[in-house]
Amino acid sequence: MSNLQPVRGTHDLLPEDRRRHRHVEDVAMATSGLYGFEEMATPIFEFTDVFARTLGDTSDIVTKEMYTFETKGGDKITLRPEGTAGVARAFISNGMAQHAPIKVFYNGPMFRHERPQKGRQRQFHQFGVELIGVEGPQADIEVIALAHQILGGLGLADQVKLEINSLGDVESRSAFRTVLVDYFKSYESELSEDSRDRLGKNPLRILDSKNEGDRKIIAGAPDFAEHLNDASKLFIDTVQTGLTDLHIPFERNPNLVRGMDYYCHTAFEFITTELGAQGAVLAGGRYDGLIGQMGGPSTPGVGWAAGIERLAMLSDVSPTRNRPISVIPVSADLGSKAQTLVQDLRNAGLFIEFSFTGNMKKRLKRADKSNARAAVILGEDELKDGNVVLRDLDSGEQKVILLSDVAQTLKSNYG
RNA sequence: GCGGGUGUAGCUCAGUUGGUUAGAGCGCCUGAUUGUGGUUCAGGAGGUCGUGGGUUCAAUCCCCAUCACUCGCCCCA
Repeated sequence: MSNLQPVRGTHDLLPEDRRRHRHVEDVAMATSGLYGFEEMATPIFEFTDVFARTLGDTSDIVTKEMYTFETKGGDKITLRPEGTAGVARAFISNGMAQHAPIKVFYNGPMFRHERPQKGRQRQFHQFGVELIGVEGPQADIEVIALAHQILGGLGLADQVKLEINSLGDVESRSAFRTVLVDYFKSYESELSEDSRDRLGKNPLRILDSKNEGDRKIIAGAPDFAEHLNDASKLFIDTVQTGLTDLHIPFERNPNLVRGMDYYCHTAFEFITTELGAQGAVLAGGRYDGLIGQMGGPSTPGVGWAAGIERLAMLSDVSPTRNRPISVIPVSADLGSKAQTLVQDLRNAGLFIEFSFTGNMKKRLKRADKSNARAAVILGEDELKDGNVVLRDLDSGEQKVILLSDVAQTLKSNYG
């Protein structure tokens, strides 16, 4: 073993880090439950086609960021770079259309071969929701309301800002695309190299270029909102009205577009300025064409995904470990007696740490380190009369109680 | 994939204009207190100075490469 570093872009989550992630997940899951979403899980890898066909030939994710390999059986496999494609595939594979609409959430690791940065790892974790089978804008409002409530539950309401935009339906988008290409063509020589490249592949993406020269040209570009057809216009207006009615603040950002091809109508992002270049903490949109395009029954859908790492970094909350009660035998030959007591107390539903080694001083010190609330001390002198010492570690007060009363006393004092 | 910065103890960081035993705070261990923690005091352990190569009598320090982290671009959660 020559290298004990973890693979680039991967990290160990030690208990403290994991606790922070877990808190984010707990809030997200509990809140999703209130909205009637249920957890599901799909495999961490899929056939490469599942992602390659759905994310779009021009997306960076497909063209350069996927972990793809061939199995011994010759199958082309990819570690999932995002969650929606897998859920859509599962929707089709399991004939879930008959149960539509379905409301699910997922939670787990995703993989993208990008250059690591703060808030951007190669293995990272996403929590996401999908609402599949509802055509109307109420579904969009519902998933955004859920996102808003989760972020609020994490205490991040003031640190993030919601931006939304409409990508229109297929008709609107292709019409706008023509208009947009015409416009940018007339400035082609002044565009950045990246944007010139996008002109042929995905001209909408030019709109969110950060290049300064591009920005000037974009400022004069045609506005998608003015090129939406009536149906698309009504759709996004309804979403906006709904958000306003629910007192969810948002801003329309005409330059908000999506990296993945399957989005239409509503696109939204909750963004922050506190994570440097990694501004998006939760983002999603509507993907009516996706399931049909994968070969399933034409089914609309809307959803989003949130980066657990980014949310955890943003959140000030550092949840503390539960506080145990320590059981300490004074001498080694009381070990088995102590072990029995420990077992009884755990069976009674109490969080007990058994102090294995060391002298009294050491064991109490360790109990203190573990943030124990109390220590039950077993000593020969007290045991002769069937007693033990119960010491409260916050106050330092201790009293002698009957061994047979320990469980009940602990439950009433610390349960 | 492109450009900049950083890498010294478990953690946060000093330091060496190239020269004998590389320091601090926190943490850890031991003792004062062999049946009582959090405070205090005394002592102690812990370092391939990221890795590999080069220059030099001599490299933790200079040079090159490489790895990791980090900031920006890109992309996105």
